Amino acid sequence: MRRRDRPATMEDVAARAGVSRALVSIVYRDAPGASDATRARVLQAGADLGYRPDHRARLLGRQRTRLLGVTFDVPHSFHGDLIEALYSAAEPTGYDLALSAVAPSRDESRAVQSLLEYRCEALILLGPQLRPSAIAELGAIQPTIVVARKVRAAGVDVVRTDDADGLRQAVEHLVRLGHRDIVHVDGGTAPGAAERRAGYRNAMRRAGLIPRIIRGGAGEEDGAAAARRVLADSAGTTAAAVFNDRSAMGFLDVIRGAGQRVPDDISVIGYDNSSIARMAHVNLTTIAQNARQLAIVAIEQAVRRLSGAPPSTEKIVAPTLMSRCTTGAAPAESTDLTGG
Amino acid sequence: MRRRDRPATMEDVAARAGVSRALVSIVYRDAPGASDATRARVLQAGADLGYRPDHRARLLGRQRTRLLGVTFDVPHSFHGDLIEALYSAAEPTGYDLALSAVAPSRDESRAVQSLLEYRCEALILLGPQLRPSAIAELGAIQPTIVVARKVRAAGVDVVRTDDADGLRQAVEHLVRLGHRDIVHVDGGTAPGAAERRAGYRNAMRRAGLIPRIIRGGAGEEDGAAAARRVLADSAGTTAAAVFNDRSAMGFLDVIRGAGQRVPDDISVIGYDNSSIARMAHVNLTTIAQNARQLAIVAIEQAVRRLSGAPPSTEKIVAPTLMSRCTTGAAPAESTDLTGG
DNA sequence: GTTGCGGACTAGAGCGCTCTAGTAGGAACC
DNA sequence: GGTTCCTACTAGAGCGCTCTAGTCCGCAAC
Repeated sequence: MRRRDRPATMEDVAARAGVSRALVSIVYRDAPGASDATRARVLQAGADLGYRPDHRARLLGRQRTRLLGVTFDVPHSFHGDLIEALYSAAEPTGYDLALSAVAPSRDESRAVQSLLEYRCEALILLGPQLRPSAIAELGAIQPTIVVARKVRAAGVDVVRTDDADGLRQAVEHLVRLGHRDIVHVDGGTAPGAAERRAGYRNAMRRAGLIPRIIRGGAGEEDGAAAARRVLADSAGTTAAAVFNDRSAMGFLDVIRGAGQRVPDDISVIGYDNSSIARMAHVNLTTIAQNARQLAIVAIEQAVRRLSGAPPSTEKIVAPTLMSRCTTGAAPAESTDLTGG
Repeated sequence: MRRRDRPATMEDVAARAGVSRALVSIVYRDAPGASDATRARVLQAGADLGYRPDHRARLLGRQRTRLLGVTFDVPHSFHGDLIEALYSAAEPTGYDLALSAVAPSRDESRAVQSLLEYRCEALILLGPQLRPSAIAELGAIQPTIVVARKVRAAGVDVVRTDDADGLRQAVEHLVRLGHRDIVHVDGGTAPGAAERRAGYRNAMRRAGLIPRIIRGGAGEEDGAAAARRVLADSAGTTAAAVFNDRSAMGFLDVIRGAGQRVPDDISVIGYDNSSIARMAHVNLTTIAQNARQLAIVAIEQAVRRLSGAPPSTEKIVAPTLMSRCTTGAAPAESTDLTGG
């Protein structure tokens, strides 16, 4: 159906429909200025030729690209949820998304570079690992939204989960179940670990309980090591709020290996609502980041910035407790023995 | 540093360096035709102005975009590995990658549409769910490479894992460990299940053993149900090759819950080498798809097609056995009792 | 009959590049 | 001194759109 072997252009469609190129443009942009009859005729001509507007030319011709650039880390499954949510959040705003993956062979600054070369109007960085100074530099050039990472960088918007609140929810959930001797296996120096520690500490104090933090980390081995320490040192412990799901998995494994039942003898709660936590035979109670809400707020911020508003203060989204099978009522005798 | 509030253009750089726009283009394209001194002067001028070539205009001006469009499914972690591998495979060929995500709110044909609008020269579809006829239609318009899915569609290249060989490797591994009573928990109607079944059957026959297939599926519950059936009906079973890791996890859970030790009493092998399988306390022996090789072959096919070659026959990449802790020597007595 | 107006449509100048064709000027050769 | 060749550079025509500033025409108002 096509004249040359190159794809049909607007010119071709115009010729076939017997109108000017500008009119074809009007029709394909759904802009006012064409009669219904002509509109139909043009669209028919386009369909006959297999015409597909050229996105590059469209972006070039337009004074604004209406493109939001998103960097994401490819193996990070939560970024998948975020991207999905970003698509639906961007839809009604008239902005389009351009994705740029970060991978071992393609570092973050390269990914960002590529988005800038496409003249994205704003940058949305998912859990960026860039130095704060590099992020601030980007913020100076373009509206920049950092999602899911706490960064102190001037001129940059931050949208993240309220990690402290996540641990508050975890602790309150356990307290509600009658637990009093609740430890926190922390994330060491991992991103977010400090906030989670603080959230745990505050929630424990508010409940009149004594906080006890065990050094952990982001991996299973960290959780496993912490569990061994708990088994050895703190016999009264009836519940653990662990830094993340991976660590919680290691923790659970050691606890069960030692003959303790979960949740009868000890309750465990993770963080992330990862695919592992959701597995039927794992069924880990955990704290879920709210991808949908994070995405909505991130797009909102981007649009706000593009309409001239200055960067706002950090936007914080509350996470949600996913109550599953690794938490249950505190064992009766333990509450008696350790209580007070 | 910039003149107007729009980003600097080639024109601006040319003016500042005191040369023509064409010369700046030559320098930024690393094309021959500029002296070293001028080159340096132009680059300096560009740096002063914070110049960044406009990718849209660059693509438009060029007769070829040198862009390979990739669709991927966002929550699918294996697609992450593939994307990473595609980036490194594409690097040396001079082609660039354009990503388009498939998500619940953005279906596959929409993702493809967007790639075509960017005038990608070839399409690389990761595990597409499109109907074969739709894929064939794409193949008629553009060179199209389907990765990680067995599709019969004329004019389309297919690059996929040799699933039958995966099960052959699994069976041979188990046979080498002395197992004779090896069941296969299959994937039912899931993609790839038929090949894996056939691979299992052939490998068993070649080893002089009797194949025994238990209906399974792609989820944990399927594996769990299959395990219950094995425990009830086939006491002699010493090993199971399971359709995928998820199903294997459910299988393991039930087996262990019934007091059987893994791998002492029964060996289990999964498929996918998913992140769950890699977890330290799981340590599931499994069959890994070779993302790096799949990517290399996919890019090769794309480049071949773009240099005018016709679609080739299906390219099949062998998977790799990841021997971990859920497989071990067959229990001695069982080999005696069931053997022969 | 003139004017005004609004809807339908067109002309043509960009957008920021690439790339072909061509020029200037110096060195080499006879 | 003329021709050839080469290197370094420039002019200018695209690429396929968008969008501003029109033109044209029919109709209503006066």
